[in-house]
Amino acid sequence: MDQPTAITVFESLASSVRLDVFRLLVKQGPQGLVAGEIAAALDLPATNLSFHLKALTQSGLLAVTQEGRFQRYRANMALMSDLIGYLTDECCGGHPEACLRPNAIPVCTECP
Amino acid sequence: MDQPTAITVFESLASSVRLDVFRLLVKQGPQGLVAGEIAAALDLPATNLSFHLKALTQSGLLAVTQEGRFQRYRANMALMSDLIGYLTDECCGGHPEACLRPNAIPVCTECP
DNA sequence: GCAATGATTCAATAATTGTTGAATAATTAA
DNA sequence: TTAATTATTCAACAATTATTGAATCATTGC
Repeated sequence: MDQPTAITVFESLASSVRLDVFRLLVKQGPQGLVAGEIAAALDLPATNLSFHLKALTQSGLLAVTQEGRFQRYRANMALMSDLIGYLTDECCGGHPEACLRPNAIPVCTECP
Repeated sequence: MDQPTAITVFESLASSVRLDVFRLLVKQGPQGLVAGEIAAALDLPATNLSFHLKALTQSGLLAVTQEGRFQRYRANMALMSDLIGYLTDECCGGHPEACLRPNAIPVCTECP
């Protein structure tokens, strides 16, 4: 993870619409949702949702695949994991061993 | 962690200056740094750094204490941990047990 | 082929954010 | 108390971001 990537990811998450979308897709797991389902779940105009889906996809937080005339979106858990690693890099003066176990945070590896 | 808090934290991290400051303080550990040391380390004008320190402090990502005429800043690792929990909430359709171990991410608990 | 559906792009506008130098406030040292 | 040091606030400007309706593109069903 490099700095520009981390910044675009944080920008992606710094909007209530995008944060709601991302968390909805995290909850949804590998199955994801098509754009219309997201719009219905969050009660958003298609045009505005599309704007935010584009930002999330360009940052890499969402992956999109076409299914006929539908677009299916999935959360990229691996990128989220990398991002957390970037934040905690060299935590506590380069001695992360000292603080590994107690609050370990689960991140799903099965999600695409 | 509620949504408005999460958004201000992500906004805090979505700037190259603030991200550099936060990561510098994560590396520094519980000792932290005073404002002038941060300015020197990152080669920033005091006025601009002050602007960003204020944003980071208001979001809760940094804690500040006065030491004479110095202001000492420290990273709030607990808030970072909460934030990650908020993102991964109900991961994979409410079955996080399925994906707990392999990629557990260390987060320091000794940092203030 | 033609109409309907799902989704994105475009243009216009409103609102927010980042940077800088000058001024100010607070603390320490002489 | 005066001067120096540390840091913040202020005002001005530049740049970026979010939202909306209308228009467009792609796919499916008749």
